[in-house]
Amino acid sequence: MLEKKYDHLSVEKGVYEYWENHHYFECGDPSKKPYSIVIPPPNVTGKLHLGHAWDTALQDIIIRFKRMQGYDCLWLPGTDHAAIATEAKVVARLKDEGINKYELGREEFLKECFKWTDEHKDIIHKQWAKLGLSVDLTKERFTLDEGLSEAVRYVFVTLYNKGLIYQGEKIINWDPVAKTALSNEEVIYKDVKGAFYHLKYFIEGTTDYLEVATTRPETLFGDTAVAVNPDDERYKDLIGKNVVLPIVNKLIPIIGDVHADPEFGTGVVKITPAHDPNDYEVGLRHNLERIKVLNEDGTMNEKALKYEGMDRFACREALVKDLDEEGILIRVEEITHSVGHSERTNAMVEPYLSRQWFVNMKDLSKRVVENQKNKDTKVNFIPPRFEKIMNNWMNDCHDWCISRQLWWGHQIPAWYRGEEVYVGMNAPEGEGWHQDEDVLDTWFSSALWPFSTMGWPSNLDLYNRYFPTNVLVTGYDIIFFWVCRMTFQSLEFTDKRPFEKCLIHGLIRDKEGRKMSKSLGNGVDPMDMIDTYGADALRYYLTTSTAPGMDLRFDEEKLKSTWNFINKLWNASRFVLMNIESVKEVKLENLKMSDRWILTKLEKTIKDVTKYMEKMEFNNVNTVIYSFIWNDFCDNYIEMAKFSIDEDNTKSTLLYTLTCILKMLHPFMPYVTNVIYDYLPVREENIMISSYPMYDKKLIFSAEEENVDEIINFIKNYRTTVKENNIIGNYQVKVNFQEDLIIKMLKLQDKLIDTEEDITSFKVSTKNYEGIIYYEKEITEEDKRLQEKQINELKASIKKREALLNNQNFVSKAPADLVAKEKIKLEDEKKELAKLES
RNA sequence: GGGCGAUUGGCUCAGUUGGUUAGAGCAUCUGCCUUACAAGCAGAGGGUCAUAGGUUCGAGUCCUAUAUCGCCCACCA
Repeated sequence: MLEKKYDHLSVEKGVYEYWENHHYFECGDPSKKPYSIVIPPPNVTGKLHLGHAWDTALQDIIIRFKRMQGYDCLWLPGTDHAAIATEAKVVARLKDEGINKYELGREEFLKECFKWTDEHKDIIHKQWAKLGLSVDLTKERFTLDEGLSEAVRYVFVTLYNKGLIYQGEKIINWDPVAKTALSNEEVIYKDVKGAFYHLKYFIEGTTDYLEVATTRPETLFGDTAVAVNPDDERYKDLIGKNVVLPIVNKLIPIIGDVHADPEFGTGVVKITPAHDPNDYEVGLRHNLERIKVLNEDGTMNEKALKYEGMDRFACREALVKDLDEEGILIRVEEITHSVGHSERTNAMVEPYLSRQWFVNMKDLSKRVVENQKNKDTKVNFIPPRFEKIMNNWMNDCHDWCISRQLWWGHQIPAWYRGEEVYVGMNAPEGEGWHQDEDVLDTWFSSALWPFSTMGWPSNLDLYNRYFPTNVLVTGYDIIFFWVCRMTFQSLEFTDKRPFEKCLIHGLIRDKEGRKMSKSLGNGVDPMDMIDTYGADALRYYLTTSTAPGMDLRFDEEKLKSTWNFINKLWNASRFVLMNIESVKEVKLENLKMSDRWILTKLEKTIKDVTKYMEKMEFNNVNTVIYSFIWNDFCDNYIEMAKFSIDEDNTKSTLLYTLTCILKMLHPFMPYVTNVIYDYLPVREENIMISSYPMYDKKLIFSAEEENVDEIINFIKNYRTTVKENNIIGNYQVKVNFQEDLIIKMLKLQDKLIDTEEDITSFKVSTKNYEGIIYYEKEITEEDKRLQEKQINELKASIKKREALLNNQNFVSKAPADLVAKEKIKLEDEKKELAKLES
């Protein structure tokens, strides 16, 4: 028998191991239809946070649901090496030990990274287990596994041979702390306080000058021109002349280019082609020299003359001071502007001219947009609005910079010998080749995840059975990083979408709506929440509290009330189990009205829950199942069942209903449902491999449903009347019915009389049931008001309905069944009113 | 500048082809230790659904503006 109190700690103990030992998580039954999900691989950088708990709980719910529906389910787990993020962590750890990455050397450093990875994989495994995730660990993958690395090389080489991967010197985003290139998506723009430095660029041979405003004066060493708009009347005559570059004292040309906006600032722009993407374009148009003035670590190089070796910001300060002393600085205008920061190191990124590898996105992205027009092959977003986000990005995405100046990752499969370049799966034959030192953007391997994890391209057993996957679950914040890229790589290499559906959830915020972050210290550790409330409560709360795609404000109070809900389930189960020990077989025979009522409600619930499960609208599942369990089953049916608890029909109905409830809740709260299920006298082997409840039309009893609904309504009216009129102690009741259920529920047995009394009375009525309460009491004005209330409400409702039914437009245009319903309702209300007024 | 989302009782949120009296949890008030559950039971109060128009027999839901908050993208010399 169940313990008296629901204790999540003891309930959740040992269950996961039981499932694992019985291999319930493993896929591979060829007699069933396949269903697959790949986990978004968490980075091996740290512990899982609440966002992971949410994301993975959603997937577990889907996969457990499908497993119970009889699918052969593969939920493929794994982790991501997370190139820059992990490297930064390992570098920091080594630094604490006084070790420098470069002194350690590449080989030893990678060993450290693998060590780090193993430690964190271990943490992640424990956390998955604690969350109760039914991942198939026999299929686990890591992005640096040999198979996945082979896929990465294959894709790189193939795209290179198609001309879709190329090496080029372009302005990229440079992270001077990590000393690597970044993609546009890894740059976060933040508003920071800065300044416009207005400088004098003297026109050659004159004392006239052009006023140039810049936010980055230290780049002036790389200036190779000054641009004005060719249509700008103020300056057009100066085009072709030269200005003197301050400090450097060399001549650079004044050019006319549309990039200079006459409306902006002074209308004069200094052109630094090696340090600004727009200037780079201007430089190409005017064939300007590209002078780099920065080193990889953000210090100034020899072009900065006496400032060489200074950090870019120290240089800025010193330079501005010198410019001021020389009378070059006109003024400093303080402004707030948006500056790119590295997503990982938070360093201000520097637009930097550099030779890198790129993916040409033009045709790859176009194919995604085209594919989305085909309803049979598109990725179906839930909710659908996120499709637009993907399409917009795909429509104007720039070439993807994929090389990173890091060590942790997939080394680029390109080899050099003098001027020769070889790109291939393996090192070329012959002497003197050396491999490209750089590694690939971590998202390059993640983009292949749905198929590379299934053995593609060389071992296709899993791939043939489980790809494309059925659904991907992820947050809207990584649609660009990941969803888009998986989609284009999948279309390119498999000719299929990577997943049929893409369920998008939002971000977890704190109670005040702020993002959870380390700096704010408002983060919540999901493992702490599991310790306090249990994994079942956490999972249910996270997955049912918002509509798809919406953010979630984490509120511990709500988690607590979810725990209460599970406690309610626990206690209801205890009641059922205490009374059905003798049941050997569920026989839904000789059913009473109340049995038929709850079975009807149950079947309707099964129908709705299944519908919402299929649509992945778990908040709606909650609405339906919560009220069924708490209101219909606990508050009403169990109370009614107490009057016939020794009858077989009642026992069977209780058992059948509880069984269905447990099964429907199992995907959400696997532990507690597993534990309770094991106590049922009639059951399948284990709840997680049991069959999901099926809607059964034979158990719909509309007449009984309607009748008991009315009985419940009558009971409620009666209680309200007694309560509001402060009817206490002894009193008599005359009723117009012989309905046992009402009499027992309201404990009227000793109060019933047949005759009318000549004392104060209170009427309670519904369509078919009427009761008169006789209770000697002085009627105050307040009491009169309360007595009138129900009648007045009814009258108002009748009046409104009559008006509606007298409206010819409504009667002729509204659907017939609705009009009929309104008519019935009106008649019922009139009957009720007649009783009250008689 | 472009796009998206939100605005519903004190708080957090549902409300999916437009259709009875707009729901829930928490909070509040009243009365109950009724042997499944006081982490509970039985009741009650509380919303002109951001604003203004429009479509419709009928609008929280659809359309058009506006306001406030938030997010994404682009630009920012």
